[in-house]
Amino acid sequence: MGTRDELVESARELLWERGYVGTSPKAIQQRAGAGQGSMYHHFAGKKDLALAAVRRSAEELLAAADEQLRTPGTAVERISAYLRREREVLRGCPIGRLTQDPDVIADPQLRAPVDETLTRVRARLAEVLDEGREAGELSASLDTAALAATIVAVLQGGYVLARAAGSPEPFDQAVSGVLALLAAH
Amino acid sequence: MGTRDELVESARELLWERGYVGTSPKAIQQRAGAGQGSMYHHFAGKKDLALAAVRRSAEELLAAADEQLRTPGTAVERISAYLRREREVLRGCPIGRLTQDPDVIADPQLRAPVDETLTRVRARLAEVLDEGREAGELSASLDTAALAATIVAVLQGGYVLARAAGSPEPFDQAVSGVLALLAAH
DNA sequence: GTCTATAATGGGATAGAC
DNA sequence: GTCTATCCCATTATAGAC
Repeated sequence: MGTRDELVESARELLWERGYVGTSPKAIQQRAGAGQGSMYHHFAGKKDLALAAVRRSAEELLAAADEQLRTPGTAVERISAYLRREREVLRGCPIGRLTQDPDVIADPQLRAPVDETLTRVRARLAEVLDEGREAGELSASLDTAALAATIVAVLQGGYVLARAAGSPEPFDQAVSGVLALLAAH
Repeated sequence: MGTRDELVESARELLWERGYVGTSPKAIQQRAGAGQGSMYHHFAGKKDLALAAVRRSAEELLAAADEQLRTPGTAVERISAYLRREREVLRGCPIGRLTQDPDVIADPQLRAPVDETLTRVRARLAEVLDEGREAGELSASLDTAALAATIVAVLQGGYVLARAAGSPEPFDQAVSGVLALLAAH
């Protein structure tokens, strides 16, 4: 494991915990056990390192989503598996949280991987819903793209409620609520 | 309009745009057209001023929610009015966004008004859903507390998706999706 | 590749004059 | 009540030695 990789991992953790604005190069270096010179050798600066970290987290998120969604079962079962998989709810979403970071949203390069990731998750969910619709499991009149957005929003918003409450409970409630509505189709 | 009020308004705007970590006392003073001395006369420091700003935003949010939810109509109509009211979607939620701020979440005093606000919105929505259930409009088997969490999560998550995409579209989709599910009850 | 030194700027607050 | 001066530390780098 090279120093470069340790810097990226360190940046990933800090971006998750504190966001882009709240994370300093110095803090990243200290957590990685690397010095200034090392960081500026491997990366052009804070933004460059953050970009590498965000891309890595995005890959991980998409791989994890795909893992739940490709399991056997009905569409609703697969979506339920995705929503109910074990999550560190109080830590929130490493990608979604960046959405609240003014410097990320203001910079097209930093926003791009965030946008792409959430867009792809929605597209993947819409595929699963389409399959369920074609199998006659879901009503033919459903707008699957809209419903996919709803499901991802429930996740992202569930994190918000849980962090506000200091408890995973509202997250679990939000998930239960949408699954109950879905099941009735 | 006193200087104190202008400082609070300035802090409200900056907290909304940039969060707590991303907002400096100096920036607040400049936007308010006030000096250092003025701010430290009226408030004990950054946290104290932020607390005043957050409390004010919380009141406003609760009043706005109540306005939509107390209109005449069925439960689903009132919830639809709430979800579909005009919003500055790309700015996100002034309260929900604080949930991503490590210094807010780490400080019980700062987190309290955020928690209380979102909890009260959920409670208010649950009341409306209960009324709909008693009126026979909604299935008696629905868990209204869970569904209330779902609805608030769709809002909060919708903001996340919209900011990522740089467009209100996914927010509107998420809202449409949950309303379509609700309408089928 | 990594280190230390240096630097310009900003963050967050206190002190005391007016 | 508000102003300016001052303080100490953090941020985000660059330079050049090793």
